[in-house]
Amino acid sequence: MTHLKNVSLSYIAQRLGVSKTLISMVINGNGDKYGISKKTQERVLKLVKDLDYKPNQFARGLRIGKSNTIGLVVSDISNTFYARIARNIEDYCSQQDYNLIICNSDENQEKEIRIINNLINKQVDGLIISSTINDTKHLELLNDKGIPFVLIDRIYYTYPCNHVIVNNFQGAKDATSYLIRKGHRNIACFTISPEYISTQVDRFSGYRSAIEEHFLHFNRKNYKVIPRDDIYNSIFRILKIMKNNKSLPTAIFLANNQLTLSLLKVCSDLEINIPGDISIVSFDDIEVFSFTNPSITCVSQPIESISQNAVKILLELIEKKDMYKDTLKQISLKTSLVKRNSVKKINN
Amino acid sequence: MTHLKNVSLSYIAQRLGVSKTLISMVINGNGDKYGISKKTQERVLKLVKDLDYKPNQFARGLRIGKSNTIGLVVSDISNTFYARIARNIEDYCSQQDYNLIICNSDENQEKEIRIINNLINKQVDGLIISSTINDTKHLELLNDKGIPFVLIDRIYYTYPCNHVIVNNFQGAKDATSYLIRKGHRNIACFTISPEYISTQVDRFSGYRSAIEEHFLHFNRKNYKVIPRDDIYNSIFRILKIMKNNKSLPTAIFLANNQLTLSLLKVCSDLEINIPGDISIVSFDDIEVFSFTNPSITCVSQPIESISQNAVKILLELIEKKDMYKDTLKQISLKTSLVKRNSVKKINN
DNA sequence: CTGAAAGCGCTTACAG
DNA sequence: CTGAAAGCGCTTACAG
Repeated sequence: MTHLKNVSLSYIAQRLGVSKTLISMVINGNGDKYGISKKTQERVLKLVKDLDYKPNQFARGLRIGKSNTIGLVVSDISNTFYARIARNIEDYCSQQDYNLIICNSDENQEKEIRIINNLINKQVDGLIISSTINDTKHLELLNDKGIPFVLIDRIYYTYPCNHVIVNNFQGAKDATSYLIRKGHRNIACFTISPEYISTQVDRFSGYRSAIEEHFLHFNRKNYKVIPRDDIYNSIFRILKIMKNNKSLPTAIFLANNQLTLSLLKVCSDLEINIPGDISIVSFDDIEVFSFTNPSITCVSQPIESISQNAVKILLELIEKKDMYKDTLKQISLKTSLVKRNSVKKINN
Repeated sequence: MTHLKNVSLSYIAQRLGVSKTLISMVINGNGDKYGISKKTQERVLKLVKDLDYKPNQFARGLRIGKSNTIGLVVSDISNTFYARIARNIEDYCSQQDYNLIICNSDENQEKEIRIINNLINKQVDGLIISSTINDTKHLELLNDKGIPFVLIDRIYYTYPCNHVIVNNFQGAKDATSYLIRKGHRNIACFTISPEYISTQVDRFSGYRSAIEEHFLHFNRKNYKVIPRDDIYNSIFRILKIMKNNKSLPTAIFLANNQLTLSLLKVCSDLEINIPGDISIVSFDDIEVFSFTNPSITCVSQPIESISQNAVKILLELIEKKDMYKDTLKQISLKTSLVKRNSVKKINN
């Protein structure tokens, strides 16, 4: 079977002996609006279906300035958390007939700038961004150009934008309070670099707030920022020293799932038993946390809700630009503590 | 700062007092070819840079019929294996100035058809597909339309296409042979539904080939196809019965990483010790397999190479269509066995 | 109820 | 060395 090339509006118009205008109106569902007769509409729709005609998206885009495509910028789509976010965002987008272009910044600021420029150039209708950049010039530029965007996961305190995040402060506070209720008094907190990312900042604050609210001493030596590009070795060194000094905390709050994964291995390699020697609570509920031994108590983020809200806000911005441009949409979702087997009760 | 809207070719041409033709030639790097004077070229390039001008991709696409976008169709981007594949494909694409639209089929045949049609409609230049469909009509259609595509991971024996896969047969055979060398004689094999997917078919064949080559008895009761939508419960039931009957095999070869993850949990819940009671080797080396307890011996796929080859072949197809259309590009990559701690040596 | 025409912003023969 | 003009395939005022 040879493909009938160039099935275009003109071709259909010619076959039916009507104008391109009419075809276009009918296809776009405006037949009634323009009072095209039922009979004509049916004829058009039938041929369109028979030929499996789809309007050329370039031509349409050029004419109406819309691509029905949005861009997603994250640090690394192969990271479990973002993989699930991307998956859910794609679902909601495709339900609304939008496509998704996914890009990875690798926590590299220059790369993220390039990516965003490229996406703009591709005429995406809007962006969902989990930004790794330390300032907000790129976002100001987006605003200047009138390109809708929604931040997810990470925000800027000094430059309010539309965003969907979770209450990282409260989530971390809940996790730490839980450890305290279980009798722990010497609790460490590990976050991941770069230090300025809002999630890590807020989770540390939540941790600290729980510590202080319970009148415990905040020991600066118990707070570690683990470099992202050398997680295992860094944690290994830290725990080894602590173990040798017999200064291991009784519990650790880990502000990121990658930290927890590596910590599990370090503990296994250093023969530190979880939760026997040390209890842990992690941020993020990734699938494997229920498969590990022990299973991991953690702060779960509502990934479906983050994704759904982000898409919803973005599409509203895209489709009703004027109405929304002055009202900021900011959503902060609740986390929940998932109790598993990585925390031991201590009697003081 | 207000955005200078409509920076177009005409605008630049007007500012410089030359024609759009000339600007277009220079921008596309054909200045020398058409003998535009160095001086003029410099003036053009400078203004283009100052204005940060980028050609409208709709207009360009409409004119030259190319989108510099490719589509990736997989069952689920949040599955670790595909997340890494997607990540790598995106890397190679962006290096070549292509964008990637990612879609999830959910192992749903109708959905995959819709996705592919949608992608074609978006004028993607080509497709990389890990197909869940049980026949090849959708691929024949692609060929009819002259749309380049490359299959990854899964193939069709009856309809040869360009593809990049791993040698699943040999990988499974290596894994099983390793278990046999470690003294195992009663080895089960679990695959995941749907049964017709080539990876599962080949891995089972490899398993069986190893069994038979070593003159062991192939026990049909040891071969289980686990339904994808109920992995944990299915494995739970199977192992529970085997345990109660005291008919547990001494080892299991798992043809898919999701199976292994669930099996780990089942064994923990049924108090079956790995590798004490049962040894396991899994297909796929996912990150957590080195973090679990015990760490998992597995067949590792060269994900970077799969991704890189798929992109390379596809872009060659796209950019030199005629030259390649008659030669099939089929690549089968080697797997490697990663030995960890989930296999016990048995003395017979 | 329907159509002719303009125009979105490019690229590319063609002409000089 | 450079430009005028056609045309990619749509949508949408405008006119009747």
